[in-house]
Amino acid sequence: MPAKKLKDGKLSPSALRRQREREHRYQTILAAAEKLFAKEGYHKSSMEQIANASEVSVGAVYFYFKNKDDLIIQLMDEMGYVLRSTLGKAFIKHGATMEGFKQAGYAFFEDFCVNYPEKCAIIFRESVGKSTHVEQHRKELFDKCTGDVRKALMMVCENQGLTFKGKYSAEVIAVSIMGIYERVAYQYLFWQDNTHDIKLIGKDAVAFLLGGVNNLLNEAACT
Amino acid sequence: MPAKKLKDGKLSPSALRRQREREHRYQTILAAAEKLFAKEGYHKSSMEQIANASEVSVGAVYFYFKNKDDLIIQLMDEMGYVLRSTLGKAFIKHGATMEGFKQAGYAFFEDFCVNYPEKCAIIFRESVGKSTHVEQHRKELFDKCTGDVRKALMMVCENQGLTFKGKYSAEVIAVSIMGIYERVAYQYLFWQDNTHDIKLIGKDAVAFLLGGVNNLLNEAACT
Amino acid sequence: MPAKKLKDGKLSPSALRRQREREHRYQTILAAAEKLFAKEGYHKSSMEQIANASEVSVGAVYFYFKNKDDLIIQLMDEMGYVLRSTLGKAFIKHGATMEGFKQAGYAFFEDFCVNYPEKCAIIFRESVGKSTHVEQHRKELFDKCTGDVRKALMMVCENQGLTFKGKYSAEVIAVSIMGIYERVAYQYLFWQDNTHDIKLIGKDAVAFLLGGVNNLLNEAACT
Amino acid sequence: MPAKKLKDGKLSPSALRRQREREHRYQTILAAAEKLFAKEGYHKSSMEQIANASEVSVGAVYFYFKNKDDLIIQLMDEMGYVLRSTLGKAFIKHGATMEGFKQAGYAFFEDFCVNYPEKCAIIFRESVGKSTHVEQHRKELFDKCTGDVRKALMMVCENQGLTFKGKYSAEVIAVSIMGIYERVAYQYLFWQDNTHDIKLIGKDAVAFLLGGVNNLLNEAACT
DNA sequence: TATGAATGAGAGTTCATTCAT
DNA sequence: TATGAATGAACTCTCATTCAT
Repeated sequence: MPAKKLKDGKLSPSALRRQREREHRYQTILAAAEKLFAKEGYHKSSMEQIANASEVSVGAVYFYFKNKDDLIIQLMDEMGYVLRSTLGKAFIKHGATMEGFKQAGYAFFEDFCVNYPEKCAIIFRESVGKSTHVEQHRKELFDKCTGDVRKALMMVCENQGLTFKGKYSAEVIAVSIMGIYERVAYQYLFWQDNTHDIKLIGKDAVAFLLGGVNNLLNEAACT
Repeated sequence: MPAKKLKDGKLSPSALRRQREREHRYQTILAAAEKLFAKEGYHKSSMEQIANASEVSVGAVYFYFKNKDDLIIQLMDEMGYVLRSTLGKAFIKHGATMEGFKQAGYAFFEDFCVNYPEKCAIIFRESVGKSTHVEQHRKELFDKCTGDVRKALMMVCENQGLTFKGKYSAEVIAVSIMGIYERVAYQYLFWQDNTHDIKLIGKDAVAFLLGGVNNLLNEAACT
Repeated sequence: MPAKKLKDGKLSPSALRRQREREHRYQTILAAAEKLFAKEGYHKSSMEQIANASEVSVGAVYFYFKNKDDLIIQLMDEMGYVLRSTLGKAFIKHGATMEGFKQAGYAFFEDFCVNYPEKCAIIFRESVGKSTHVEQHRKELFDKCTGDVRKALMMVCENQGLTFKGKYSAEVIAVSIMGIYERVAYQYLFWQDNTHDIKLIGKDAVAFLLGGVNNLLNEAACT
Repeated sequence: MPAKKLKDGKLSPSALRRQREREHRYQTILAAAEKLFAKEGYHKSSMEQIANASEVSVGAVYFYFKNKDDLIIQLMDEMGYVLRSTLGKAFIKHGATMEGFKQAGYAFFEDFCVNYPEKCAIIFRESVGKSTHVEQHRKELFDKCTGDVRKALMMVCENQGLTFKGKYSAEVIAVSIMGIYERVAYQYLFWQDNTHDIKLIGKDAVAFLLGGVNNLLNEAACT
């Protein structure tokens, strides 16, 4: 996209407008796809339906996205960004302590799950077991998240002079926590639609995982 | 299948043989489907491929199974049976104590995951986000499993005079534990193929979840 | 297609009938495709049109042929067989002499072109410049034909104790003759529709190519 | 393109420059299309690819050319011009004699084929079996070429007092010669990539066609 | 003149499912 | 019971062409 520039290096007004419109279309299509995927499922949402829902032609969808895979991959990326920043902010806010860790957990249930149930559906349901390409992306996304959790854990431990028991412990904890997030969200969001009790449920889930963490530290510091 | 009976109420030898053969075919097809679904994925395995792999005709597959959905549903049922009895036995063996609970966890990683990686793939990957019907079955299967875990937990607690902190606690714990099982298996079986270290990993995961359980009991009994 | 056999090794009547029907369908589809390709052109004939013309479903076409490429490739093979045997017979009939060579030339124009104008269209027009796969097949077909011509030429020469002037001569002659056949057929069949004069035209073309042959022999033997 | 003129009837300097630029763009696009068609094939080259290769927008391509057909038609015209003048010059240079005819043949292989393999690909491969419109143009181009050959032949004969045997002879010879050119070029340029031996091959092909010509003259004049 | 986003008809291909034999 | 040919709807993706700016 080699947008023409004015002498002063800025984009011309019309170029700016076009760029804005393009970005807008892109987001519109993405949003429509998210909605459809979450509601009808990835395979049952055809490109034509997505085009109709975004009020553009099929060709336009293909102008903005390489193919259907690309659509869900972009959605995953976006979702990954939102999730990680949501949890990251909550963690940082409390100074990288065990309290921050706990708050990040609450943020997952009370903020992320509640505000972005469709993003949850994409990552925990619709992107599972699709093409190799999508699966690869999914792995990378989860790797980033478990990496985050792990790093956070290490920071907390370092600050408090704690160490993990086994060679895999930190990683296994991180993976387990992601598992808890995933399944609890899945259960109460998609299967029981218990959104109104999610706060209470989240509290328990977080208490559970904090207990788990302590159990794998050499010197348990209760919270 | 209204098998003809002899006067004494028993099946004739040939009828018996036919029944055996029928059962055998059924299992052959199911096994072929399991293998294919696990290896190539549900959507990329066509009924024709399944028929070829089982060395029967397409029509025969439809004789034994209502449709493709039914195939994965039967697989899920079978898998559910194996999983539940594997864990159940381990639990019972140790007299419904916390130790039994722990051993059941080990059984998941060291027995089930190692011996039935394809069943893991079916339930944790291939059955996700398919038709409403499959999803419904999946929910029921998970409900049974979390129910098991929950009941086991309650038994242990009752024996030891312990109670859970919150109204949802027992259920949330059960769901969380399933989440840990699921994601840890997924991570190390499908993504990292760390089958050789699964024992160590399982140990950590189980330690983690036991810690979590204790954290939600009113009087923690260490293990 | 492992057709069940009777004890005596023969196929059962019903199996035979099915095989016949299958062969018949195959030929029906192929014939419809040939007609359409010749009339409308390869790219303008859709698989649906071919299916309609053969009075079967689209799926049936794909049951008998791997894809659209395969359809034209089978057509080329068939055409190659007809062409080579038509010319081969004419040549052999006259005892592998220069006279036989001449008669083979006449056979091309008076027999092949007249009776199979559609096959001409396939090989000289519709199969040109398509996919790599088709092009590869086309090359092989032409190689076989030039090979035939060349071998025929060598036989005649050997019988008469003649040799070719240059290292490439025999091959270049063969290629040139194919070129003459091709373009003359194209010109008078597709562009001028001079089918009624094709006999006269063929006579001239053959006289032309025989003169050419003689010019590249070290001792010219007139015909 | 109604270029504004100055009072004295000449174009203004800036109009001249614009006209130059326009001509340049036109040629750039045409060259890019030729390259792409020859390399990837007509159908596999999209208008977008052509635009990218010429470093202009898709719209610009449509400004200079009516449609995709037009692109290949212009290419054919250009190619026809180059071919005819190349062969024509060689013929004229030797005073419209049989020697000139031979030299024209050499010019085809040693000059045209070697220097413009892409033009060969366009006319002998990529323009075959496309739309009716393109096919019509192709016929006209070949008609011009065979007309040239025929006229040249007639001139030579007239000069030497020779006559053709049959009513179609002159035309059939011309068509046959085009066939030889076409197929030999195709075989050794596209299929065997024998460009380094094309001189030798061309010599044989020309010797062949001269022999053919003589065979259809009432009094053969050897060369 | 030039741009490039947008269109939308149309293509090839797949595959779950059926049913006459 | 078993076969496997047949169906046809549905899907993804391409691309020549247009047109507002």
